[in-house]
This record gives sequence, C-alpha cells and structure tokens, in this order.
Amino acid sequence: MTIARTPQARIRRLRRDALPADTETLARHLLGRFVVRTLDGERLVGRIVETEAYLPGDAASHAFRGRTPRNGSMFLRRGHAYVYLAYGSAWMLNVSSESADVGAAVLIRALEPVSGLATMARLRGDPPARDLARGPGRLAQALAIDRALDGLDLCAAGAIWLGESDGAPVEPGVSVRIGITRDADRPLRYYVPGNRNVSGPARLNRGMPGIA
DNA sequence: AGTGCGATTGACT
DNA sequence: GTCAATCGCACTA
Repeated sequence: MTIARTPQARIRRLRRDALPADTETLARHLLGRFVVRTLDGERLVGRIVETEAYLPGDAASHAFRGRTPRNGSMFLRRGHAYVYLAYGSAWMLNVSSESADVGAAVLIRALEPVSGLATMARLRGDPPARDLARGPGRLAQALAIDRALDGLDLCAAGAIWLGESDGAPVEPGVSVRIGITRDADRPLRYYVPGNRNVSGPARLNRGMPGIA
C-alpha cells in the first residue's frame, strides 16, 4: 500500500490552549489534523477529513437535555474524548469543545489513513481500502475505539491524542449534518473537498472530483 | 419495568 | 437507490 501525500513524521500533540474556543471554529480547525492511536505498541494515524459541530443549545446534540451518564464527557473542557455507541453497534469519536460544564462536541466523521494501514484493515475485516476509516463508525473500528477511551484527554500523551504537522490550512467544504432529524438544516458539517475518504451522499460533497 | 429511538452500516434491488 | 439489524440509553409510569 502506498500513501504519499501526508507527512507521517513529526506529528506533535495539539495544545489545549491553542484550540479554538468555540465549537464551530474547532470543527473547522480539526480538518487536516491527526488522530494518533497507540495500540499494542503500534501507532495508528489518520488525518481528519470530515467533522460535524454539535453546539451548545443545539437540539441535535446529545447534551441538549442536560448532563447524563452517557454524555458526561461532552461537559469536560475542550479537548477530551466523548465516545458513545450508536445504533447498538457503531462507536462514535467526538472531541469536547467548550469550557467545563457547557456540553458541546465535534464529531470526527472520517479519516484518511496515514500509518498502520495493515492493522486498520485487519480490525475492519479487510474492506475496500477507501472505506478503512470513511464514516464515524468505521474509523472507530479501524482505530479500536470504544467506551474504554471515553473521557480521555486528547491533548495529553496516551492511548489516543490529537496531533498536527506542517502544511497549508484546509479550506473546508460545508454541508448540513448527516443522519439527524432535529435542527437538520444547519450547515455544521465540514469536509476536505476532493478527499476520497469523506463519507456522505454525493449531493452533500460539493467540490469532490466528478461532482458539479 | 416497559418503550421508543437513534450523530450507522452493510447487504441488497 | 432502499432497508433492516441492533442495543444502550433516556424517558415515562
């Protein structure tokens, strides 16, 4: 397998005090950054190519009805993992995004695999290469993400953290969020135009190759 | 204690 | 393109 475009070396951890202080800006900021997962001594790395913002007071957010045992990690100060199970089978990785006790997060929806592709493929059951981490449930499976990682500090060294490397900032494509029913018309989904690992229906992915 | 419903995916027409 | 599996969780009583 060959992956050329993205630099693998010299990924440094994101500093919490460098994270944008509001959820929407953080969701854009995370595009082009990296999720770094250490599993059995191996480093699995993916470049973030798709995110969604779940804002304070957002009716589509799990935090909308207040703090519960499940969504507690959304109320940690920005930069912590909120991991939950959707539809009984798919784990979702989010990054808490506001001050402590506010309740908001950015959903990581897709990664471009960078390192550890063989392990990711094994964890995923050898799917087509393009689908390794295309979609929130798939990326969690590729990186062995589950409830055990809920609440971890993604700005600290450990089993999973957020990183960045050198490179031009990404100008995101924007669309409505996928798979929600309430507040479904708000443009809070962001993606890297043209990236093959972006999920979602073609009509939402303007700027992708072959799409008007 | 019972019920309804997903921030999805994979299989199938 | 359509569609159902699947189960934890929040909500009602």
